[in-house]
Amino acid sequence: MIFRKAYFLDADYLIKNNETYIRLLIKGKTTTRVYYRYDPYFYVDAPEEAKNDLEKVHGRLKDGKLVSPKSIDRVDWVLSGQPKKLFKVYCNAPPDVLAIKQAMPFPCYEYNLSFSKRFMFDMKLVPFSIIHYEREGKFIKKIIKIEESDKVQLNTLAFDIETYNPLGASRERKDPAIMISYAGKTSGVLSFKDANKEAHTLVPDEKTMLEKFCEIIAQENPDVIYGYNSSNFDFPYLQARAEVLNVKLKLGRKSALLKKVTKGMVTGMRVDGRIHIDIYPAARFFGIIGMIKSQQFTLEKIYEEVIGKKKFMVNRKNIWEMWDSNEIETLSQYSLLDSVVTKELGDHFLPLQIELSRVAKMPLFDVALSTSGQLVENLLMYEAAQQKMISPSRPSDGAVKERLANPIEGAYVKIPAPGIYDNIAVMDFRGLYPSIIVSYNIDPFTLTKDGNENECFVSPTGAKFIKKSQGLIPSVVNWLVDYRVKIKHELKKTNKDDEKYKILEARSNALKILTNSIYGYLGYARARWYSRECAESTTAWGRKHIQETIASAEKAGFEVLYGDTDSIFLLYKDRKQVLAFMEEINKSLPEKMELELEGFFTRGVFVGKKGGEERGAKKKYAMLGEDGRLKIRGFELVRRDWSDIAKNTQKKVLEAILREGSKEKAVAAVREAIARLKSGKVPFEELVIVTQLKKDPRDYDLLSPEVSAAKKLNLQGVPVEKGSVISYVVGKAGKSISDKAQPLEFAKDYDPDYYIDNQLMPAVMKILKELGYDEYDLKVGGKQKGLGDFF
DNA sequence: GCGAGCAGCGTACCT
DNA sequence: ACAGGTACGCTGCTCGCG
Repeated sequence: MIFRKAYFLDADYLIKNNETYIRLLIKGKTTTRVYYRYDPYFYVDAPEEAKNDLEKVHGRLKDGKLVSPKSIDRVDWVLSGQPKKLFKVYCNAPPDVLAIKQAMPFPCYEYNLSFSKRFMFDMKLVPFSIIHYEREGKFIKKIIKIEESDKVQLNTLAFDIETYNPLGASRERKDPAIMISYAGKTSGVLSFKDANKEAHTLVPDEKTMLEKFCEIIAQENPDVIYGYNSSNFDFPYLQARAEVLNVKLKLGRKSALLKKVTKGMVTGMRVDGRIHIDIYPAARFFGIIGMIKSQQFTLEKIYEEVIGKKKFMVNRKNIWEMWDSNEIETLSQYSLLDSVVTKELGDHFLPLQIELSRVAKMPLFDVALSTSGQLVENLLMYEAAQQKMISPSRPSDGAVKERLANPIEGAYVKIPAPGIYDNIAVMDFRGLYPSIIVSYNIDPFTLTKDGNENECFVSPTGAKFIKKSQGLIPSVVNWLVDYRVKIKHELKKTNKDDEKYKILEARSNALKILTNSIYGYLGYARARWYSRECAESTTAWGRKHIQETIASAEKAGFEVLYGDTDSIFLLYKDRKQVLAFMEEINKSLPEKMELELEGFFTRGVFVGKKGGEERGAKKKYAMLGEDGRLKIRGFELVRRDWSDIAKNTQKKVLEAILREGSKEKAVAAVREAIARLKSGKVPFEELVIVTQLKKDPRDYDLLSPEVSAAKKLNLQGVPVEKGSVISYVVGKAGKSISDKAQPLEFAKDYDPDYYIDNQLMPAVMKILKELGYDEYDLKVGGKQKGLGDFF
């Protein structure tokens, strides 16, 4: 008997001789695979006497084969918050589970759970923990213990392929892959045309190129393979080429197996014995949760934003031309750079992805393909299993539709009075929704209909939540929050150069991502733990707290300017009063809730809505912080679908008012912009309006300017599809603005009147109105009537 | 026949 | 394919006016 220990990386399963084995990917001295006998199962809610019937149930597999349970146990478990005796129905193989479930005449549970997850949950096998085991050949005889660990070192390699594309898009059965680059411990480029570059290796033909690439992968032996859109492009393309050329594409550790997996809307590619991370969906994920601001998810844009360096660009359309005209040096350089950049990005994201994997108890490969909803769900299912609770089933399509049709009332936003203000204090509730969920024990199964009011938290909607016995969701949120506090404490004691610092920082971020996703998950139509009452109660308590705090502030003599969801903006004279007020509020709040100071601002601008000036616009303000930094929200200046000339002038106006208190400078900036526009000499870069098409251009009923510009692009042979970002300039020719909208590439002139009346003036007038100006003053003459000095 | 007014679509933003 | 709340430009329609 041999005793071993290794880091656990990933799990899937294998059926051999009609027995099911969990196949673990582990990393000790080397990365390898071991097998463990384990049977899949699901739960059935049936009376004791039904046992014999259950044993005889036959399910039909897709191939027609009949299957029946392997064995059946009676277990004590918790179903919908109530203790319950259930049958645990073991099956011979994972595919049997669904087949047998479908033939069961009783309610079934947890049949829709991947077998490897089931195993991980049962064993408390968390990714990157250390597994100690007894080994017999390739098999785990016994798992001795599983130990948490902070460490794990993964070898990473990025790759990128170039394909011949004389028709625009390459046809995988016809057009060859012409180049493959990689960046791991070593880096290089393979091609069957030579380039005078050190990193460039000449091979005789495409077939040899593929073989050589497999050799390099075997040599480098990476644990993690990165690509950019590699699940949808590079891997499938290489696979098709290998098939056409009759080459074995062995990129895996032991085999050539490349398996397509679908997770929700995204597809991934599982590479045998390695962890393939496609950076594209990963970047999308970071975009959705707000860690990445970029709206375009090209490798270049993401690299620029995340790493902060510009990447040298070649127009992708020209790859085949470069190939044909033998500009192989440039092409080779470009290809290598893509791999190097992909590796840099991958290594940048990896620590956070590893920590998400640890925190959500989900293998790294799956994390890289997951949405935050899936991470939350996985964590909840893991915890449910530990607490012997049945996880709720996924909603039916009908239920999802029903949920979508009935949205949940959200947050409260106070209407601000337009104006320019001095001395603004901003405070907000730290983690409002998570703290409400914990404070009021909000969970689908602490929810009760007939609870005594003294034993329940009663939400403003009337929903009642039992006080004692903490619900699963509050317990998970509590754990996430407390754990993060602990990590932050440790971070303070750790040296920034220490490798541990990076890990802790990433873990803190992972915990934050999960914590902030829980409320959204409760209201997510496809969630197993969706609960209208819970989500509604959470926001209702949120509205109650913010409104009560606003009322208290007013009672304490403050003028409350504005508030949105969890924040309060108030005018102050003495900071001490602000701090005292906050202390008072915090004393009255439940323990887990806290109002904290965001900062003091010396001056702020709030503007009126487009039509009515008296009512202020929500979600739109600009303030000058004490640190000299501007906090600008919602203004045209932060929106990409406005031209730079309008945005820059608006910024000048705001800065003149906030920093210098000079309305003259503000007006001068506007007059200058008008003059420049009238001169006709403003370059197109300042006039471009950028808008994304969220649908295919053909699917619009209405012809908006961006759709019109997109169609003009299409006519010129430039492909435009769903998700394309359109840059256009409003020209002189045409009646409607859509007529006038010209793609930036084809813009010949611009319409000064449009830019003055529809871009510049709307952006600045709302602000200047607060200073007493009207449009006539700016466009025609100087201000005649005495305004007096505002400041 | 024409302009004003308005609803609805669509995008991007805020928390 | 984590939530809802909000502003606002533009199109294309209705409606009143003459």
